[in-house]
Amino acid sequence: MSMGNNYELYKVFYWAAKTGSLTQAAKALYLTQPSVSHAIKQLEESFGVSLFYRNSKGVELTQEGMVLYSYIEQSQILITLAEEKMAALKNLDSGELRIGGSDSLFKHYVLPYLEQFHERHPGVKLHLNHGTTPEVITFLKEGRIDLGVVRMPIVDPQLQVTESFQLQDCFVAGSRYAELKNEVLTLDALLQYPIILFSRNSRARMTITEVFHNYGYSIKPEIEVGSVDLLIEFARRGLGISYVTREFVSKELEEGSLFEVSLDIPLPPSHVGLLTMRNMPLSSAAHAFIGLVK
Amino acid sequence: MSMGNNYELYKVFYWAAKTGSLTQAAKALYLTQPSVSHAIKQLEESFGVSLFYRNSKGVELTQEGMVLYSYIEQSQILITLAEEKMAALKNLDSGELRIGGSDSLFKHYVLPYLEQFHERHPGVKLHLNHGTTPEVITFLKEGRIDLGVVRMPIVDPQLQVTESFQLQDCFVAGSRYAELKNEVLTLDALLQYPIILFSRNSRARMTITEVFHNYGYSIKPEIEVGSVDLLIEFARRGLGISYVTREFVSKELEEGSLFEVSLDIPLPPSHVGLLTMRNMPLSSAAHAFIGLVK
DNA sequence: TGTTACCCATAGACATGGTCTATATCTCCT
DNA sequence: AGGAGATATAGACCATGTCTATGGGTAACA
Repeated sequence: MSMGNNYELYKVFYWAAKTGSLTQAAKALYLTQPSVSHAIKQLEESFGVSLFYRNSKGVELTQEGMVLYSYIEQSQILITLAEEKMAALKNLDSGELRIGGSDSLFKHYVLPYLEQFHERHPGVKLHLNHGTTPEVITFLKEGRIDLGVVRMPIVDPQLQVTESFQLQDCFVAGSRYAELKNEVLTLDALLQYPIILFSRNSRARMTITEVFHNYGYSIKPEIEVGSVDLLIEFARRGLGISYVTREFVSKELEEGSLFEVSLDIPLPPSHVGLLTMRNMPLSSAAHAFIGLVK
Repeated sequence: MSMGNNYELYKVFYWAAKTGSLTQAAKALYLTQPSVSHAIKQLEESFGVSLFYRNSKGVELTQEGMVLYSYIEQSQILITLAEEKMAALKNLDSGELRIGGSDSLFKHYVLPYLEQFHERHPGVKLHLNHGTTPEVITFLKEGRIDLGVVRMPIVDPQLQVTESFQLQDCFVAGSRYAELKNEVLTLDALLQYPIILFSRNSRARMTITEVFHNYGYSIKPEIEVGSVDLLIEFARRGLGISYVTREFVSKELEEGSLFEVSLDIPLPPSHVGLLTMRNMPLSSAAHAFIGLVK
């Protein structure tokens, strides 16, 4: 059964042995010499052996004391390392940040924040796990990521949602359809053109489908793709009109390789949110990252 | 500042992490659950990070908690091993006993006690360092042995002397001098025979020299030897009359290969004493051995 | 949808025991 | 002989670790 010493006594013993002096140990520990003397005595009495020889110069380990020290020294060093490591984690000189989300959000939305974060805390390792929104939620619940970056809305009582950014989806076309540049199309008119949409299970796809449905139309894509890059590329090559997040094609809109097709109805904005587990403590790194984004 | 956590908290953390439950940790440590809860909270606050996720089944380490645990686990295991080792030292299931003395005392006097001690405490390693009395005293003061076994008297304020046994030195001869068997010799008569003595620096030699001197004689050996075995062997072969400790030749006296030469004056007994350092704590093993001898 | 039975968190009271000051004792050194 | 510096001891105090009592949350089950 437990010999039940207060482990604090080992700290005192360690310093007394290390410095060879109760007085020095006391200084190192910000205690008084009698306190140290008392602590050592407690240890000796609990073990029933003497740990130190006392002489006029200080103290010296006995055989038994050396045996004890051989164990305790390592133990104390480990604790010191642990405390240093924890301080490093807190200061974000160390640790890791694990984010889940879609590739397109990483590329167009998360990346600038990540750069900033990495510059500020180069010791923190970054892990990006890409997946669909349900997958990201699963990752979160399994504890494999600290936070997720996904499109809103998300309704899940276990999750804490921080809406952080608004994106505007729109239809864009390339020079093949230049005649539409200054027009304002009705939905009916738009549907006369080949439409390129993201794959069926994406949130953007569901959103636009619902918009058309609300106005009594049904939108059926000519082409279906699985990445934002393809959505852009196909539109540039004139294969159709792509439904895409405006912020993700800002470069193409600027340089004129794509233009936005105006509609006579407003398209709903979409929101990007940061997902974390509700009622679960955040790692320092995740906390700092969220603070950065907000 | 001081990250100065009470190391006792790490013990609590260790058990909480190990059992995955504050309640279980409390039972293991003979504490109540609120105490453990409080201890963990202290650690978390001191580090500024969360160490556990709390759920309805118990607790689970966070990333930061796992990092801390990776250090603390080893540390705690070492402390446990240290406590077990110290208990073993105390119980004499372990440790060592270092004795200094002369070969003859080891062989004829210490050995039976050592056998008994070893039988009772087989885990204790035995170290025998042989040397002359001054060497033994030096060993003691240098801390190379726990106790010395030497002839009395010893006067040294640093040493603690425990007289433990009385030996009687005497003159013995072999069959070559059978005519002396039933005689009682005067010192003068004895000196007509060749005498064999131990080497000049031995205590026995000094003692007998002084005895003869007190009676107005001077004893000069024919042969001088460096071991008790040779003293005995030479006497048996009739090379002279040996001055030897009676207890060391009890076998030869019994079997008749040697007989004691009676003198008309009493020879002073010599005393064997156990030497330890005064004002220095004894190891458990040394303490037990001295108790055995007394 | 109660009920039960586990968890952990919190609040507040209490007493243990760790720490302090003051002093004694010892040894070494000058 | 005296001073410097080490550890040991005694006794007082109060910080803090521990307890009891209680609250809230979740999972399992009827």
